[in-house]
Amino acid sequence: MQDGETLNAWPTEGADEERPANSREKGLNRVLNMLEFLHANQRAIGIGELAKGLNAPRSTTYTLVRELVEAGLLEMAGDGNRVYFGKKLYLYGMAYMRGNDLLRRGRQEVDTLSRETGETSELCMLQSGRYTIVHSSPGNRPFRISSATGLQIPLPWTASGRLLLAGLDRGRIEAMVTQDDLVLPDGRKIALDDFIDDIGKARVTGYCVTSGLVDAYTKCLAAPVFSAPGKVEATMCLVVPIDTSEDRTGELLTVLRERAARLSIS
Amino acid sequence: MQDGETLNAWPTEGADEERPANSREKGLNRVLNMLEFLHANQRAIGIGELAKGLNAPRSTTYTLVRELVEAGLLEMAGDGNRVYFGKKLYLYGMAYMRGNDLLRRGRQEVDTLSRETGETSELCMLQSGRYTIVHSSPGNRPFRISSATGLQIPLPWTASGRLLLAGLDRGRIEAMVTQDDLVLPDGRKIALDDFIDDIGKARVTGYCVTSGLVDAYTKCLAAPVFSAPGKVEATMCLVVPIDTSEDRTGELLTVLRERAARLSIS
DNA sequence: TACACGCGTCTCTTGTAAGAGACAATCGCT
DNA sequence: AGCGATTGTCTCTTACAAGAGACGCGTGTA
Repeated sequence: MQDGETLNAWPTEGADEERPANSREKGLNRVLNMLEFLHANQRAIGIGELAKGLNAPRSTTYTLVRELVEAGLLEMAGDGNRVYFGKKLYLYGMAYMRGNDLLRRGRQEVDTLSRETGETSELCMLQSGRYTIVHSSPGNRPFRISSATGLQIPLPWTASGRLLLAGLDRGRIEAMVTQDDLVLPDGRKIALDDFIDDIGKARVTGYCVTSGLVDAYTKCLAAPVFSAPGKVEATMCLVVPIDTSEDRTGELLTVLRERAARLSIS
Repeated sequence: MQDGETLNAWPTEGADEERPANSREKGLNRVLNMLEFLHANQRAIGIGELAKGLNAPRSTTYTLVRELVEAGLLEMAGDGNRVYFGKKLYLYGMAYMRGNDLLRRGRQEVDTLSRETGETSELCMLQSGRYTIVHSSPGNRPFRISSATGLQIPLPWTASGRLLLAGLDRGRIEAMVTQDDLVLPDGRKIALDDFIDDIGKARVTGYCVTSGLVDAYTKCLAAPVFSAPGKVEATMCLVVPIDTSEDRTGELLTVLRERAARLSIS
């Protein structure tokens, strides 16, 4: 687990104020950080570890955790002193889904798309300025092209990222991308201008394909889902082996765009 | 919507301390109440209304809502000044599900059970002392026997409630049931002793059937899911028309118990 | 046996967040 | 236009939650 020190995981705030110094921190913020931390680590965490990970005082952490557990937002994990998300969060999450047409229908479309094509398919959205996999349905390939739901990835690494930013002006785009985001996992650096060009192209063509960006073995096809004319609310995408033939890629793209368009009507 | 004043919805605390007076309230608690309130109403709520509904001061409510929206736990609903659950809650909820074998597998079992039988099927759990429908899959009957996920119902009203309390001693049971809980929707009152008897029987037989409790038209069949020998972690249940024949009921019960048992292995 | 470490609980202090309330801007109704 | 209700923002006060730190307990290891 390479994110041992995910504590500094949220400076993605944009680039603003904060830092009154080091003094008291509001309880609510501590809680929000705890939730983020758990989400980032995707596993139950000991209370001590949690305190350390967020450098929050131990006493405070104990208090807050107890309150959250009582409220059902967190649960003590089986073995003993570890905590993880609780049932209530699941219930709230389901309520969110029920109240959100796009998400509900999007999940279905993604599921059938991946069933029909056999490829891994995903629904992606912008979540507080970051690209987020909101739902994914694995294909039936022997090697699993994994990508956990809820995973957040820098926008420039993905095809969807290029579509999600379509329609924003240069200023806004720059604001959403840090220098780090432009560095790919393998160390290559994307030029900001290239990225912005890509966005423009994606906007015009109405889809986007990237090859070997996040990893060397996959190609990513993405199509936009509109919530209003011109406003990209989400993307659907397919993750396929990088050596997929031109023809098949074309076919897949057609199906994908069709489904994405159907979602858009909303 | 009959719950216009759900504000007093959380005195279910048990029966304890609280009431320092009327003074200051912790921000975190306000937030927890807000989430509960939204969950109870299942729709986007205006900020003013929210404040009123929780009788929280308006200024505080505005502040907290803003923070939660920034954090992504809440979202401003389409039209303008209403708020509802946010994407982050969905993501956390999905993370919970992924980390929870019982829930994940239980959902599947419920889905296939209702597909195979054509009846409405549910997975239920104890959630902070209340019976909660954690997942439900509608049958294919013309009249929909609805029951929203996340709905909380007094334990004595349901078959599952009797199973979920199996193994607890009288004292604990009494602690989990208020006087109100013993009054059925149609006004009839259940005797506490009868309820406790039922629990005992359910414990021995390993299933429970109730007729016409929550409403006059349905029968409810439930079977326990064990997380450890003797510990009932959840129940699976079927909701069928009250005039379902003895024979069919028997068949359904068999299938149900089989599936519940399969889940139990864990 | 002693020492270092992590856990869970408690107590006391003080910096600050919760809340009261005033304000201007809108909205809807007559 | 005139009135009441609601909405979003701001300021100021003080009650109280966040935090420091001490304590006792169990555990591992030198």
